Amino acid sequence: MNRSASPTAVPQASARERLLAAANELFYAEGVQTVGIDRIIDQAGVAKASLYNLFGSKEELVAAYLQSRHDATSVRLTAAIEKCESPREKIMAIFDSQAKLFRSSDFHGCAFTSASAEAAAGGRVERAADEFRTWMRTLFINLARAAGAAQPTTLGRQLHLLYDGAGLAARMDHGDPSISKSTREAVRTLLDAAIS
Amino acid sequence: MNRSASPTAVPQASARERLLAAANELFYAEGVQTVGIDRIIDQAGVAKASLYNLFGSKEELVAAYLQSRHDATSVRLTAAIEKCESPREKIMAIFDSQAKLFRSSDFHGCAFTSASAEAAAGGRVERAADEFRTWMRTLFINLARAAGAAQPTTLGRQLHLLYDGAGLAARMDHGDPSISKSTREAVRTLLDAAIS
DNA sequence: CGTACTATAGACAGGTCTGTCTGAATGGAG
DNA sequence: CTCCATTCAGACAGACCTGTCTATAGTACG
Repeated sequence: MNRSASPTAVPQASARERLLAAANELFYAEGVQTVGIDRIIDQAGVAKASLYNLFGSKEELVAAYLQSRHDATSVRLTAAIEKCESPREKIMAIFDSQAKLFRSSDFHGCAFTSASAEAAAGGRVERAADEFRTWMRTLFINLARAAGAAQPTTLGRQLHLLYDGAGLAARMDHGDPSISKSTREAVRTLLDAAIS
Repeated sequence: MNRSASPTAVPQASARERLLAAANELFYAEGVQTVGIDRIIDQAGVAKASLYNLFGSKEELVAAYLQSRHDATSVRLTAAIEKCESPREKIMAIFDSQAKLFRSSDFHGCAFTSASAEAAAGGRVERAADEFRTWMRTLFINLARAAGAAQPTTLGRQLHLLYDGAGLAARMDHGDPSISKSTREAVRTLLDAAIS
């Protein structure tokens, strides 16, 4: 029973991680509703019973998949921010990191937005999306305050609006390169106007 | 055969319109993948055979639903624009009309964005979304040019980014009223910066 | 009146989905 | 070696989906 009472032997890193990797690839590329359990376990090389022993239901697997994306995005943006000195450069680094994502071949928009469009309201998917969006907005508002904005919540919200719009347009307009360029210029204009 | 050859008697306006009305309500509120054919015909009070005689498949019904939303949005925005004199006021009127949508109780985000997240790539849904987005972007670019922007395509794209971001945030953040306010101020800032 | 045409309700087929269960194989601990 | 826990492959149940078909009822028109 006490699964966590084996401190030394760590032979796992197998079933759960392979399932999450398969979920991350298939759910993100084709949608959580479209991709069935069978394709997940097929790609992961894991038995169906193991999946239900580890996660309990498909919804739990979807929630874990979204949590892993939340963590990965947090790590990626934190690393991008740490390289910069000024708050203004940190803000630009976030949009540069996003623009770099757009150029990757397996970009399919914001995972939380897509999953939320497919899932029922009030479930774990909606909660995961709320947490991610709150984290992003808080990040923008804190950077806006550090940059010396007169109204940091307004500027933070505006930056979040541009971030959302750019991600959505990059998905819907098939990666038009003008999106990143226009976004970058709009961010600069808003920063210049908001910081005295 | 010649269905259009009955000029006087107009008892129709029935099956097809009721199906489209039911599709517009259910597909938009709950998603095109979640809502099944049975619920559509149930709400419309139409037999299943009639639906397949009129539309041929569910995908065709979804395409007709999206086309009807495209038309309705076009009519709504055109009416809002016509009341204004200057191009700048017309642009603001578009965002005011969007903000008014956010306050309605049955707002659930952009129908094309949501449907596109659920549907397979390369189908009729994606084409309908492409057409709608091209129409919106052209509208913004033309207004930016009329407003005297030095780079109308860039300003038009930026306005579209804000429009997308606002619609997405309004859906994901449960209608936070700060969205409309921040969007409006950002639009003004971008207009001031782009128009000499 | 008779004759097409169309709409209706609902059964039905064929497929897919989630989640459970069975039985065999595996692999480390005592 | 023996035991026990986990994993595997896959069958299975129950539900839901799209799309077709049958049989019946209503209706415009010659």
